[in-house]
Amino acid sequence: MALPNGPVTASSEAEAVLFDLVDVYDRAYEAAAAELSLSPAQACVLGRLDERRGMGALAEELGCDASNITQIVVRLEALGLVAREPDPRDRRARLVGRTPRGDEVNQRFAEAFTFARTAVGRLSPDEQDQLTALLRKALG
Amino acid sequence: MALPNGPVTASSEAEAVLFDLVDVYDRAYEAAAAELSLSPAQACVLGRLDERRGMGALAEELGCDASNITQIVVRLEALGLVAREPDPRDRRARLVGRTPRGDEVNQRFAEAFTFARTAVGRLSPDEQDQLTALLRKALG
DNA sequence: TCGTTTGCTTGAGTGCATCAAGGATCATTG
DNA sequence: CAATGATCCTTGATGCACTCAAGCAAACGA
Repeated sequence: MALPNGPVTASSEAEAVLFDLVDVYDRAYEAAAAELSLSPAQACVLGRLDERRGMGALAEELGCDASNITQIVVRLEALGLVAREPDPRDRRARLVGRTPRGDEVNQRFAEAFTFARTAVGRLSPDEQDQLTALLRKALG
Repeated sequence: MALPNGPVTASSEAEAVLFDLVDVYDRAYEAAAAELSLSPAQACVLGRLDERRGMGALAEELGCDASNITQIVVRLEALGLVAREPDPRDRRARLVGRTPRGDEVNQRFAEAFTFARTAVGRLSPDEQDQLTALLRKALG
């Protein structure tokens, strides 16, 4: 399991709860991916492929190196969850998209990752709005 | 940079903001660690060593394998930030603790990781209390 | 056309993470 | 005691994520 990204010493209760939230969220994400024998990175990439797109676009969207994406996509392709096709508009580029099996696995992942849904579901609609507003403000 | 742990498709605004928060938090943590030439895992372990403790205790607290901790501690030791000493009470065990340089680096990391502090600081004291209460409720 | 930029891949290197296996020590029990 | 089993940690092997440098092929621009 990935180590938590959190300082032990929080200078306020709000900070401490924030850390808890992030930690639990990350672990839940990882666990949901593991249920489907995926790494978190694989689940992430798979989730971005509702539409076909180029490798570069994916890398930029995810904020990482293109060669990183190549590797992850290669593994997803080996699992039969993703397919790469030549881009008819640009023969340098390759478009990635989910296969039907990829769609299915992605769907099952979305069902397995219940954390955010469950957490928000514990709040009333009003509280959800409050939380959204507060977090937006906190994010600046 | 680590890929985000978030589904693109959130079924509510609150979920989407939650995802944003986690993503920004994780990236900020990683960036703060990188400023000090540390990996997130190294920063995490370093931050848990306000007091000397055994390797096993560290592993249990962080929810990972003991051999994982061994590796990370070995690297931190090579950087001179951490030292292992035999436990006088149990000659199987080794106690890990920060060196003075480790203290200094940890302090600088705490200063570099401004995200949680800054985010909470954008809220009034009342709002901070509300956020804390809402997140506690959401975490169940 | 020629030089540059773009899109992606490859290769090398590092670190995190997990598992299996093993050595040393402790703790228990007969 | 001595033997057994549990505990603490390390080592070795493996897989994946991530980064950087290098390179190829195609597109673009002067």
